Amino acid sequence: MPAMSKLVFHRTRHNHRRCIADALRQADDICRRKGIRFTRIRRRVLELIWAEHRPLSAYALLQQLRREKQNAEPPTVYRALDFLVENCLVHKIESLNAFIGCSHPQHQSSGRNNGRNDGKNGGRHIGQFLICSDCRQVAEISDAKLQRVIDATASRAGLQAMHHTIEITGRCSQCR
Amino acid sequence: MPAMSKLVFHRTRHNHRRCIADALRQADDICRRKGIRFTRIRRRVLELIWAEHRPLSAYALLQQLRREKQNAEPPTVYRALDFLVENCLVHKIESLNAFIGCSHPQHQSSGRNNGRNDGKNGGRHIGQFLICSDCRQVAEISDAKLQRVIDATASRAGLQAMHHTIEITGRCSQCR
DNA sequence: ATTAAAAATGTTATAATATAACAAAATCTT
DNA sequence: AAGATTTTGTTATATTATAACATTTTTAAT
Repeated sequence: MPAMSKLVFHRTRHNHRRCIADALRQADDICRRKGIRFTRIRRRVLELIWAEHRPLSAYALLQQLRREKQNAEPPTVYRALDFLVENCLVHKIESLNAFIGCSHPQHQSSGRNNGRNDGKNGGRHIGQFLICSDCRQVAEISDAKLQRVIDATASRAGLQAMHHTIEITGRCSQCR
Repeated sequence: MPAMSKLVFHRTRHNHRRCIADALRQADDICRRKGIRFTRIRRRVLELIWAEHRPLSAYALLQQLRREKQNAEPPTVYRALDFLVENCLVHKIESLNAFIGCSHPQHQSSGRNNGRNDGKNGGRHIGQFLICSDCRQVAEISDAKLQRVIDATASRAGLQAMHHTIEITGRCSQCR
């Protein structure tokens, strides 16, 4: 089913400028609606993250940021990242220690958190990531069945799941 | 189904000495069978890992190791960990940057790797982890259905999965 | 047994990732 | 405008991980 993979991994050529703009506009909306402050730095960090379509390390971001903001330091970036991750505009890929823009930030701000709240986005991190070890592209999916099976597995073991890290690494169809 | 959770998360009191001894004996067997060298350092690091039932950071291990081996340095520990992880005697919990003993190392040495081999344990990491954020206990499971759904999800997206990181965090039944 | 090759360990240095702590500035509330 | 809160600046340092090369130990071949 090769057609499917195009929906998941980005093609090499796509309207990238638009893709960045969309992400920023969505972020603007979400922050306005939530009444949280989408400051210059935070917005710029998100923009830099979207400019790449690959996960970026915090220090790679810092290097970018410093081109326009000489006094940027690690806390500058990490604070922005904390904000973005907390508000599900960015995800951390744990197996790479790197960050990537959230592909469906709208999902997060809706009612998906079951009323729980421990300061970590309602305790819910719904991202699931497919990582190509060749081209380093990452696809974020949100597979309902996978989610259900994960929840069921956790609950069968007596664990009230609050968060999950699902990262599948391999080779994408384009790289094979 | 509270009985089930006892099978997954360890009870506070269990025969821990035996549990360490079992793990070491299994490791001995596996290494002998594979014809790989289970040296003093490697064995001792594995023992230290099993001595805790919680994930340990590399530097926590180093501190332990130094009590008996003053010249131990980070590479000492990281090399042992590389070996142990590569041979599936230990897993790294990516979301914690910490290491824990593999609960079913025998599974790995069997035919599960489909003949592939990229130096990373046949390309296959089958562990799935349940992490209690309260007591820091980690349960390793190996849920066949979850594995199937993960594989199916990846392959639907055109990804030939080689490795996965599945870490579910929440509160275990004892901590609730 | 001797020796060359390979693997493991020792050792020093440094890279990469992340946070603590406190001061200053900006923004929100009243 | 004043006080409270949040964000940012700044310096320092903690934590995690690897590079590079020397030495020792083990293996395998002769």
